[in-house]
Amino acid sequence: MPGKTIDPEDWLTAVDESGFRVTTVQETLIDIFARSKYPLSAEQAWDVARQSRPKTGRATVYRTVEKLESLGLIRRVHGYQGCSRFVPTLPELMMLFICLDCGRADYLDSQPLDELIQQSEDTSGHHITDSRLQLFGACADCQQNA
Amino acid sequence: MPGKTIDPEDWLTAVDESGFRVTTVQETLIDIFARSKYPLSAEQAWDVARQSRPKTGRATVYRTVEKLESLGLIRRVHGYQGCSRFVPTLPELMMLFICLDCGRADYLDSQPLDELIQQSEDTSGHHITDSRLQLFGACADCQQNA
DNA sequence: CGTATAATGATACTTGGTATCAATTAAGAA
DNA sequence: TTCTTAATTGATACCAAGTATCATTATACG
Repeated sequence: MPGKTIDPEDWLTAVDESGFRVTTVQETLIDIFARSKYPLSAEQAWDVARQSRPKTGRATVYRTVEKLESLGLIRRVHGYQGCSRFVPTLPELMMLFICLDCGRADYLDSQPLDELIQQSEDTSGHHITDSRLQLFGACADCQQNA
Repeated sequence: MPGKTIDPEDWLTAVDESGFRVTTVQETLIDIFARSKYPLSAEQAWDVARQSRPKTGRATVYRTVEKLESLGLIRRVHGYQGCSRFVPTLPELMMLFICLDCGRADYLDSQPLDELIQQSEDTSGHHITDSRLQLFGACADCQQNA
């Protein structure tokens, strides 16, 4: 697995620079998402948050998740235990791989994907503004331990 | 747009061959999905179904959609007005394009995607068993009419 | 420090989807 | 064709994820 780093400080900076107030709930949730190796739902994040911050409200977690998603800091995982789980977005554009055994998220270089999209654009005549590629399977570790 | 054909008869055959009974509700719903150029939710399909078959039950529609999906006849569209809309699955493995203006679904050749996935598999060490690529943007028609 | 206001938490509510179960209907046997 | 029986259906109640409301709290900034 590549060791891409996700720094919660950067996220707080991003929130701040977007004109939002930086609050303790947000710090808590940012930390939770940045640390997790697995996709988390808002509900799961709420559970984790209340361990260190018991009075955290449910609606607040949903609002914060929405905000983090709209800022592009986390992104939704589609088709792994529903479509309501989120993983951190890495700075570079990368494709998402999810292991169906252990649930771990990995990020793969997307440059070939960009080329493929360019190609599809040319042959189809459509103007492609957004794409979503997810790969599923068994990660290298899980294959060994199988 | 390529003129791939979707024949409701084939779907009924598929349902039959899977050991399920072929019923009028299923015929109705298969027809609705096969004809629609746009992704439909179960709720929308229910609305359409009741126009020709007023007593159609809600739960039945949800059950049928689930069945059609599990048979691979329709597939879920992720990220276009939620994740609860479905489009017909074409026989060949194709990538899905959705126009964000008109909602129309188009299918693009996926062969280059297969190669890309093969490549990712080799470099990452993960065993990839499933993939989901969706493209979004403005279709050729909508670009002209803009 | 004080103030204006964004963010929060508790709660009620909405909506998409599921479980239940008696009534119906398809498919094969007689 | 009719009969039998088991899958399917429709009505209803139910559940859970997510949203709206609003009084309270806490942040940024003067």
